[in-house]
Amino acid sequence: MQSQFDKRYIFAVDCIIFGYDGKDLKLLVIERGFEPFKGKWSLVGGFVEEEESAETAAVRVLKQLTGLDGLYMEQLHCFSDPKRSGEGERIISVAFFALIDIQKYKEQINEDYHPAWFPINQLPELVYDHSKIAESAKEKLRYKAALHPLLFELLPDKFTMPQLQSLYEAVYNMEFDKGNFNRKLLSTNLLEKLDDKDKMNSKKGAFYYTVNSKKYSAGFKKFLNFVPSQYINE
Amino acid sequence: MQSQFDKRYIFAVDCIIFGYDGKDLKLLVIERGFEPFKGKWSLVGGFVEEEESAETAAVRVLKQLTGLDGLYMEQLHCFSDPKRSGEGERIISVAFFALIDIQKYKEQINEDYHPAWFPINQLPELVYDHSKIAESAKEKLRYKAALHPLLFELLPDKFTMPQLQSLYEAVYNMEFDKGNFNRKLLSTNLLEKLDDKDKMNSKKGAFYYTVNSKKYSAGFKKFLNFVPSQYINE
DNA sequence: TCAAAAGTGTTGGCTTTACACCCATGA
DNA sequence: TCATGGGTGTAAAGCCAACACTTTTGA
Repeated sequence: MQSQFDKRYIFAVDCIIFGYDGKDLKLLVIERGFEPFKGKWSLVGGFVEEEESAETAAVRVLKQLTGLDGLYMEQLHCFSDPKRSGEGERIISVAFFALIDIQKYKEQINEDYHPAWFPINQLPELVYDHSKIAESAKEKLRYKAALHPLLFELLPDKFTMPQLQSLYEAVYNMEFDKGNFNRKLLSTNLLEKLDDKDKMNSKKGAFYYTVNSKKYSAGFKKFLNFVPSQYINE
Repeated sequence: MQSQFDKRYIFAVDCIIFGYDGKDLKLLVIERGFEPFKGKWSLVGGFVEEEESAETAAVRVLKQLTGLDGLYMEQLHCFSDPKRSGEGERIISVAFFALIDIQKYKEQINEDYHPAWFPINQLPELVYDHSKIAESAKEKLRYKAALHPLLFELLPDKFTMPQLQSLYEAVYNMEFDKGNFNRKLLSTNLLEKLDDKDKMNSKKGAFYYTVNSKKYSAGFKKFLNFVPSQYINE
């Protein structure tokens, strides 16, 4: 079964990198610096080396672009339609999505790749099937974040409840009642209230919170039923 | 970036085939007929051909073994650790899980593969990383079935509520209250009550139900919160 | 003192859970 | 007629959406 006659294929990874700037949920894309489709927008990607798993390759690719590691990252799907890379040689690709705090990212950016953030509802045309991949990443993010405490990864270490609420509102494109939002989030016991306030966005100021990382991993699996089911789509 | 120098790899699919016999949730494995590990238990798998996507290959492999198509099937994960296939050449594999009604399957079985059903809690040792793959398939099934009307796929077209309940109890390894179970399932409006009864399993007999397939696809995305969150694991 | 945003309290309605009860029937 | 499993009823507890209310503070 396994023999010298089996076909071999190029194997790549693509990263769907979500970021939040305090207002919009955005996706990081790059301008391709090589043919085919030089100058077109594309997801960040790269080939898997011989001694790498797809996961390792995705981490490497992300680090090259953003300078960051230790990011939240998750395998999304393997895209393997033989025609997906157009006329060129077939490329099988595993897509990963990553969540990063845009502020942190800004200091590390590797400009060689000509990266740009686009709001997820105003993405430019992307090469190959990357638009489709981005679309399914958006769905997956909504689905997963409804059930697990994921979106914290898009915020700075310290954040306020109104900030967190805005983020959820951006992701789900709907409004939440602040009272119920606060109660629901605090009832998870994943958040720790800090002593200082953010006074930038209001006169009264909003207390900062941080994720209690011990409880975070324990609670990750139990963060269900946050968003009403009709907003989930997978 | 894409060039003649890029590495190429063998690309395969593995199928995690779940079945239910009325009592236990089971997994279909085959006895390997070739070296290495001839005679050992293995998931059903095969290589991806040049003109195939992983999905197409998985359908083909499944059809070869079971004679069935049109089964519920879903991509699980891409396993690509360079060491996963042991000493042999590296094999990248996309795992799929499939749900089939064991009774239907019986008529179609292709004995060439030496297939066997094992209860999911008493799996034999499997080759390579197949035990790990099976484990993650079990988790995924529990997770997904808690949120979507999936398990019907494991039953005959006509089934009774007690049968359905037994299936859920087998999958989640817990007991459900029959009153609440009935109400919850019926409230989805996905089921249609038939006029005849199954008198095999009780004196009174239990009415048969069938999935209303129109409502099924519409309701698939909204079948949330079926199982309490602590039983979900992903 | 007022506007604006943060944060708390309250209530009515809905869902869920637990469990009691009734039903149909073969032996 | 009785044991067995199918099926229904129901009350208490818990949860949640909606929205009114209080707090804080810069201007």
